[in-house]
This record gives sequence, structure tokens and C-alpha cells, in this order.
Amino acid sequence: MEESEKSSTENDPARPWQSYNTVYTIAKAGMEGVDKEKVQRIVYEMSKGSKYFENEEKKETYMKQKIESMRAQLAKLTAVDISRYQKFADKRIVELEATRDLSRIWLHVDMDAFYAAVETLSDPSLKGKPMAVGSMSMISTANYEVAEELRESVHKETGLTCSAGVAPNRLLAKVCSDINKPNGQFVLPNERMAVMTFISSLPIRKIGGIGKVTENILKGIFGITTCEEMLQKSSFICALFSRTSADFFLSVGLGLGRTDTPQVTQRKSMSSERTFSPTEDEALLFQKLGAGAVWKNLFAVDLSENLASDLKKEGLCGRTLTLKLKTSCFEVRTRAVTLPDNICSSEDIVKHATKLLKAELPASLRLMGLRMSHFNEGKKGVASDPKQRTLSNFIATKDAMGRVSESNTDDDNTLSIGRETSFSSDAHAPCESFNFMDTHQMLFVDPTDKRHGQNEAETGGSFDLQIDDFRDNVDNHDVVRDAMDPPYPTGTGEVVVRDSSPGLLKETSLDGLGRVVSCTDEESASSLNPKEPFFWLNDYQCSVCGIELPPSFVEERQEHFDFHLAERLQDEESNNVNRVLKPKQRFTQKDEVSQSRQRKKQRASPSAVCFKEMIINFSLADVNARRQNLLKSGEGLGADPKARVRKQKETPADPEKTHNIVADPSPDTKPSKIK
DNA sequence: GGGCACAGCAGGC
DNA sequence: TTCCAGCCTGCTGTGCCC
Repeated sequence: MEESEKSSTENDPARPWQSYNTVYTIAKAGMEGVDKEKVQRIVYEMSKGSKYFENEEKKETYMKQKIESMRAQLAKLTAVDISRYQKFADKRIVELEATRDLSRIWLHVDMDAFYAAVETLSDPSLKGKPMAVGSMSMISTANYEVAEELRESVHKETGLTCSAGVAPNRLLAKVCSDINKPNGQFVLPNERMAVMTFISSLPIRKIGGIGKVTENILKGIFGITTCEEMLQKSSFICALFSRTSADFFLSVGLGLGRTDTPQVTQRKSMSSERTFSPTEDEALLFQKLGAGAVWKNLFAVDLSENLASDLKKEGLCGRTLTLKLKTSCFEVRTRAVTLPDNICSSEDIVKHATKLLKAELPASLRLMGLRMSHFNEGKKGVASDPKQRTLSNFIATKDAMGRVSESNTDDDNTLSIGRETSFSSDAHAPCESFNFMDTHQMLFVDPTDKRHGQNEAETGGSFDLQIDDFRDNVDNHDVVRDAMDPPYPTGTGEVVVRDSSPGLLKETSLDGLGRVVSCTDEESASSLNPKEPFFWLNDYQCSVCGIELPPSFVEERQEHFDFHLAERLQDEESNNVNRVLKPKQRFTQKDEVSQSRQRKKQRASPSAVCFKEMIINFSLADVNARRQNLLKSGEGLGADPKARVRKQKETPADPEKTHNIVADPSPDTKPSKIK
């Protein structure tokens, strides 16, 4: 169908389902060839008249108004304006082009039907049956050699298929991984011409960050449907959008994307929300919030309790509490309050949330949510990365223990951390891999261990923890061994041994020869008395907080124990170092630990692995060496990307090379909100 | 005017 | 594959205060 014809039919008032675009898109892989109109018409007819439908119509009307308003702005532009914006746009394009980095190759791996596939893997009887997946899993991997070999290896080890995209940057690698889904791959050469050709016909919706609204706006105002057209309309884009948005759109037109390794970002907020049957019953709404909830009633876990529990698991306190409401008409409202102090307890949360809700009533609601943000501002002793799990939390996690157990069965009894093994509890999380070297509690810098004197080539570029060390300590003890200023002329490091068995907190500082430097057995600043043993009174009541939980509530009791354990360790973490060390030592330790941690982090980083999506970053030099080998062998590199991969597969993998394997936490550069 | 808090929205997974 | 729900991030606009 010609573009003009398509455009005219899509505005046909006799076919209202064509603009009901919230329910269907052909942008996703595998949807080409589907009878779009038929699908849209059916969904439209079935949705018509519902509250959701009415809200969608309202949103669409707003979007149309926005498009009309921007069209009007466009119409007002004079020839002089357009010329000025064109000059500006051309300048920006040149500047952006100068940032093009073709020196690296990114491989984006996307697991096919990941959740269902994993569940079927663990329970083959599910194969072919409809199912809902509520849990996650992970696999570990090692060094793989450029995409087919990797996919084959994943399939061989797990039975799961994945799709891969190879491109010069993260943005394009993600797009490429979508092209031959499922169980396929696409390689985009690191050449400008190839990128520009690729981008010329690429629908804008394929780009991460361009969703339904942005697509409609770009199409509705400028008629832009492909990435290339972003450049053709660059002057108008610069005229109507903010600098951030315009830069993003122009970058898309140039096929530019981030080429640096994404960093694990600090968590900004944490929330909990629930949808329920629409209700105006104020008592019920307050109850859902947590007001008036009874501790004993764990079956009716409310929002405030949920949020408080999640916050405590990560040791977070926040200052801003936001109440999110969705009315029965699907209208979303948020109401926030910023407090002078951090809060994290369910009692505090519910107190402030109740005030926020009261101000909104009466209302008929179908969803409520609570979000905490502005974490731990000004609070001392808080980990710089709240998303990073503490070792104690990790150890207390059943899943984590399971992984350790698996590793424990290795023939060489070596738990290799940072190179081949990582842990992830959330396939969506941006690389929530567990990294021993990043924890406060466990820094293995043993001055007597000769391994640390070896260079990276000897150690394989990573740290190996002897499983014996680990096993000795995971049971009841945390051991901190840090390189510190020598307290004695012997020049050896000091070791702090912390015994945090339930009901006991004892710390002993030893010098490098094992002599006792200091010993503390003082009370923790924690609200939980460290000397107080943790147990169930009459096998029923928590000895710490008094909550009652029957013995049959095994999981709930375990979670409750985890909560107290986390609370205790969090407090210990913030108090421990200061109690044991002299001021000078504190300073030196902080500095050295920081450096040590950073060094280890750098060395450990090539191994971070997560799922369901994974990005692997190769240096172009590595790849070129492989290419040269292929050319020398007379095989050549044809235009067929698959042929390229086949050739490379035949070259044996080089075990010396490691590459960055990182999670894909987010799309490359997100556009800012369109003005 | 700058900084901050708040409200809302878009988008990814 | 779609949708929605849930959770998260990031951006913009507005209003208030200093």
C-alpha cells in the first residue's frame, strides 16, 4: 500500500479501531504479515465502552491535541526560522557524527520466551501447556567467541534458545537482536556506510526509547516513520523539541548509540503497588494502605508493610513518600510528601500515607501504590550502591545458598567469583550480579596469600576464592580481612574477625601473625540487642519483636528471621569499623579498602552475567585479529552475516581473552519528555 | 533567578 | 505476539521560597 493511501485510510472515521493503537503494534519482531486491521477491529469492539477504553480515548484525545498544537507551532515557522534551525541542526549532526565510535563491537543476546522456557526447563511436563511464570532463574557462562557459538553454547547448556545482535553500539545491538528472532542472529558490520544503510529503512518504533506516544507524535507532525527521516526533518525537530530530545532523535538518525560499558546505577526509588476491584470504601482503602493492620495478620500484608519490608531488605530509608492512586476511571494521580528525616518502618510509612490518602477522599480507586525515594541522604555508613546486596543478605537467601552448594561440588573445590559465576535474583534487574569484592563484609586481601602477588595472567584475570575459606565462614561468622596500616613494625596486615552468631557479637583484631590486637564484646547500637539470642518463645513468638508465627509457617518465619538478621547486620555495618579502629587506622583503612575494592571491581567486572538480556562488549582489535585469520585462511568475509559467523566459529576460542559481559539495564539514550 | 518539591507522563522490561 | 500490572527511571512543567 502506498504511504499516502495508507495514511488516508488510517484516518477513516468509519474505521475507528485503526486509531485505537494501544492494543496492537507491528513493530515487534514476528508480527509482520499479521492482519493488523482485523486484530485491531476485534480488540476495539471488545474493549469499547469499558472504563479503560474511555480513559484510552481521553489519552488519545490529549495526544491529538498535542500533535495539533505542535503542528500549529510548525506552521508558524518562517523561512528564516527554518533556515536558522537547519543551520543549528546541521551543526549538531556534525558534532554528533564526531562522537561515532566504531572501535567496539556489541553483542546483544536476548533469551527467547525466557520465563516460559526456563520454567519448562525445570518442569518438562509443562511443555506445550499454557502457563504463568512467577519465578526466575539464571545460568552461568564463561568466555565465548563474536554470536552463533554463544547461542549454541547457551542452548547446549540450558536447552534455551536466544537471539543475538552484533553491532557497533548498544542501541543498534539491541535492535539487531530483534531482527531474526527467535533463535537467530544479525550482524551489523562496524562500518559507517553499513550503519547508515541499516538505519535508513528502520522503523522508529524499533528504537528503544521510542514508544507509542513518541511514534505517533513524530509520525503525526512530521510524517517520520523511519530513522533516516529524522535527519531529513532535522530542522523541524530542533525547532519543536528540547535540546535533549532533539539530540536523541538526531542520534537515532545517525545510528549512534552508547559504546561505553553501562554502570550499575544507584537505586533511586522503591515502590509497591496493588490493583484491586474498584472501591470507594474508605475503611477498606485505609486497610490496604496498612492503617489499623494487626501485626499478627500476616495474610493481609498491606502496602506499607510490603514497602517497609523491601526497604529493610536493602537497608534503605527514604525521605520522600509518594502515594499513587488510580481511580476506577483509570486516571492516575500521585501525591508526595518529603519529610525532614528518613523513614523506613511500616508505622512511619502508614502514618504519612494515611495523611496523603485522606486528602484525596472520597474517591473510587482501583489501584494504590507507595513509593519511597530520596534514599539515605546524609546518613552515615550506608553503602554507596544500595542495590548491591550485602553478603549477609546474600547468604541468608535460599537461592544464593543453592548456588553456592552447586559450586561446592566442583572438582577443584574452587568458587570462581568474578569470572564465570554470578548470581541474579531478578532477570529484569540491571545486572544484579553478586560480587564478593564489592561487599563491605568480605574483602579477601590476605597478606600471607601469595596469590595476590601474582599478576593477572597468572591468576587468570580474576580472583578465586577457595571454597574452604568460604565454607568456613558462611555458617555463623563473617570475616573481614583488610589490608591496613600495620599496627606493629612487623609490617603485616591486621585482621578483624567478627563473630556474629545469633545472639553474639564479638570482634577480635589480629595482626598479620595472628596476635590479638584488640578484642571487643560490646553491645551493638542496633535496636536488636546483639547478646539477645534469637528464637521463638514457646516455639511460637519471636523473642525480639513478639510477633506470633506458628511453627508451620516455615517460610514466613524464615523471612522474619532474615529481616532481623538484615537489621542487625545493617547496624553492625555502620558501627563496626568505627568501634574497632583508631582514627588514623580508620582513615587509612577507608582509603585502602576503597582502592582495593576498586581494583578488584575492575578485575571482576568482565564476568558479570545476567539474564534475560545480555550485552557482550568486544574490542575491535580482538575481532580484527580473528578476521585476519579468516582472510588468511582464504575463507573471506562475505556479505552474508550468517556466513561471517559460520567462518568465525571455525576459529578455536582463545581462552586468554575476556570480554565485558554486562546486563542491559536500560535502553541506550532515552529521549526526554517531549515538550 | 536558582533551587527545591511536587505532580504527571513516557517508556522499558 | 498482544494486553495489563507492577516496578522502575528519567524528564518536564509548575509553583513556592529564599
